[in-house]
Amino acid sequence: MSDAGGMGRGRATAEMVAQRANVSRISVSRAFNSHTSLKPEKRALILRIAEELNYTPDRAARALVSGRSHLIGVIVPDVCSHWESQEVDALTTALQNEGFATLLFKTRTDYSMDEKLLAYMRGFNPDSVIAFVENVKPTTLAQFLDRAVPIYVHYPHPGEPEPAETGPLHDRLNVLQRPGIEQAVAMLQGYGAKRIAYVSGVERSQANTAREHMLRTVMAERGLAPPTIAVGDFSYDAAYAATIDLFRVGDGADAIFAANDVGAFGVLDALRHELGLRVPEDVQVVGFDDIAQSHWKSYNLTTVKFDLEERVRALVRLILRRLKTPDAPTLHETLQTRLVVRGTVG
Amino acid sequence: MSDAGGMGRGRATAEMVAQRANVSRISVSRAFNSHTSLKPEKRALILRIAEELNYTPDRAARALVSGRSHLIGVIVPDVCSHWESQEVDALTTALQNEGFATLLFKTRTDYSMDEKLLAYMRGFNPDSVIAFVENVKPTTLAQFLDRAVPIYVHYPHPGEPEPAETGPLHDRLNVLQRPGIEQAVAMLQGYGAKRIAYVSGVERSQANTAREHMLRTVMAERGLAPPTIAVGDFSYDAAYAATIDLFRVGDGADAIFAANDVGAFGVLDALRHELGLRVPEDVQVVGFDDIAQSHWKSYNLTTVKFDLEERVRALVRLILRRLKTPDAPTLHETLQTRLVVRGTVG
DNA sequence: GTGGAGAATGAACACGTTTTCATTTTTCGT
DNA sequence: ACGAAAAATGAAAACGTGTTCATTCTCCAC
Repeated sequence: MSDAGGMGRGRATAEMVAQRANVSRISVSRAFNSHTSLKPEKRALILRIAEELNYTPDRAARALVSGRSHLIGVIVPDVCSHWESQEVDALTTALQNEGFATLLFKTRTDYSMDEKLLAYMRGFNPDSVIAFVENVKPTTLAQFLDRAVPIYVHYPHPGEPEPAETGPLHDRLNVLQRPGIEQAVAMLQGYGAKRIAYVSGVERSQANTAREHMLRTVMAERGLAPPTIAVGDFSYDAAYAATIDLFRVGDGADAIFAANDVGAFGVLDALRHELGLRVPEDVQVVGFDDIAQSHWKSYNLTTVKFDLEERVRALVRLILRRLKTPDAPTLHETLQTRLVVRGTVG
Repeated sequence: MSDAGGMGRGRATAEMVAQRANVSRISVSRAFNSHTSLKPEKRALILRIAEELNYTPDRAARALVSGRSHLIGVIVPDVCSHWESQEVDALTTALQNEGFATLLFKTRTDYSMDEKLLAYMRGFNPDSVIAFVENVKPTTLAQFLDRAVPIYVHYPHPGEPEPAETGPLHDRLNVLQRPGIEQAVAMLQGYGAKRIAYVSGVERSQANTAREHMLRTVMAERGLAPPTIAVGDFSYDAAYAATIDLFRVGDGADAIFAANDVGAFGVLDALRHELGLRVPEDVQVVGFDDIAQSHWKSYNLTTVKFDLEERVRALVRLILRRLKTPDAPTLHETLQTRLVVRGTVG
């Protein structure tokens, strides 16, 4: 009753813009979806008035009719974990530049909740989903998503051998971790390391097993005895405790490979502040990821680097391509790793 | 042409559920919006069939008609910055539990882009907005948001004196930083500190000026000379460089107050690894925030703690209340700070 | 058994777009 | 200048839901 004409209340609608420009509402729509034909001067006029009225097409309405929400669901266990936060950060930037928005969801380590979370998330109609979560089969994800929503299970630390995925997604992002690990092992061995230990991540996670497997392979190729395994869970605290165990209860080591950089920080602090050992003189340490904190002077960590920016760009490229042409042929992209040498080896 | 009946393709609609349950589509709607009357057995039937068909109400359609998207826009400069990431993490969890989702946007330090970003974000119809961004007046924000969308400018490190906000938001979250700072200064003084320096954050930011002002006030009250100011920008690298400057070019100090914990890490590393000073013997250091990394052994930082969880809970409470009852009276909530003592003073 | 109150239910409309189709206007070749 | 092709434009339908209003049904008091 009060929303009759062009009242100031509420946001501007295409109808109001049309009215002020003496055109039909349809022309306004066309002015924003540039693919159809529209007289240039008329488009300019419409856009000017739209600007004036602070009008933008309502995305809810647009989503309703077009089936595209321009929302990308992102599932993360912990945003505040260093690695994930940097990935979410880069992802959000990239998506934002392409006209999409990041819809963020958190899952606790309680993986049993994931199905409920997925159903919940589905309600928001994301165009695609990127899951940083382990232990969730793509088929399980697919079961909860309708239409042909591409789902990208984004193993935090992917690597060979590839998991046998049979989900709706066939595009794949391969990260070859062999190069970086080979360089690292060669360097450690060059400096005289003989007994190399591995402080693991979450034990049965895809990320951890892939890395451990590759490390074992490379070490065997170079004639080294299999690594001693100290069990962690990707966290600082667990790595700290595991390292102490390794030396107090176990046989120690002269080099330690941590499953990720944060874990490596725990290893370093345990060695220096709890065990009284020197790095790299007594024990050498190598991490995984090359997060921003790794160059901080207190750690100054030698680590196997994943080019995060490049990786996120590739991921976004895959998603958008699949979204634009759902039936395009499957694409595989391959990224490299390499060793970044700092102060914890030598 | 192919989407005629209840094809498997596409997601289930209320109409399909209604058809299978021999009721009208409206009853299905009622079954989900529980406030209206509906025969219990019928509701049970509908919900069962909905479950069976994997149906949930389309949020785009629902948003279109109800005007509520259940999306909360969150603007952050950098997700991967420790403090922000922990806040976003807690925020997402809290919102998720209340049936909302976090819509994440990133702004670079290029503040001139913010208006464009806001217009962009507005297109997604967030029900409310939380901005971690400095230097954006609430009125500027309000100008871009229609309806009565409550906007919460979430100063990273708020404190007295309060900014004179005249925006649409009158609810307010006060963080009293005086208690924590008083405890910190008292302790430093107790251990003999006389010349206290302050390594700042971004200079003209609300966060930084508020903290500096309070520190200055408390120090004056206790008869200390005004703090030497070393200019940083909340980052590790800037604090690192500022500290070196402070000692190489300036007169040094016997205690350093950093504007945030990450900055304090830079201070510590500069002192120990570049200047060869011992902490806390030669110089004492205090930070701000108490982020998760502050207890790591290499830093083991004494710091002024904000109870992040409690704060986010309060914030979400305010938002939801305002959303539910837009005309409810203004509410002020007050939170405390306190000193967490670790190894960098004494 | 009848009237009426209250609950239960259904029909029509609204929300703000995009899209398809038909119609009108412009442009161009001859 | 005429016809046809192409471009520009508008009307109507659709997307899936919530809401208002009118209608039907149920149950109880008299």
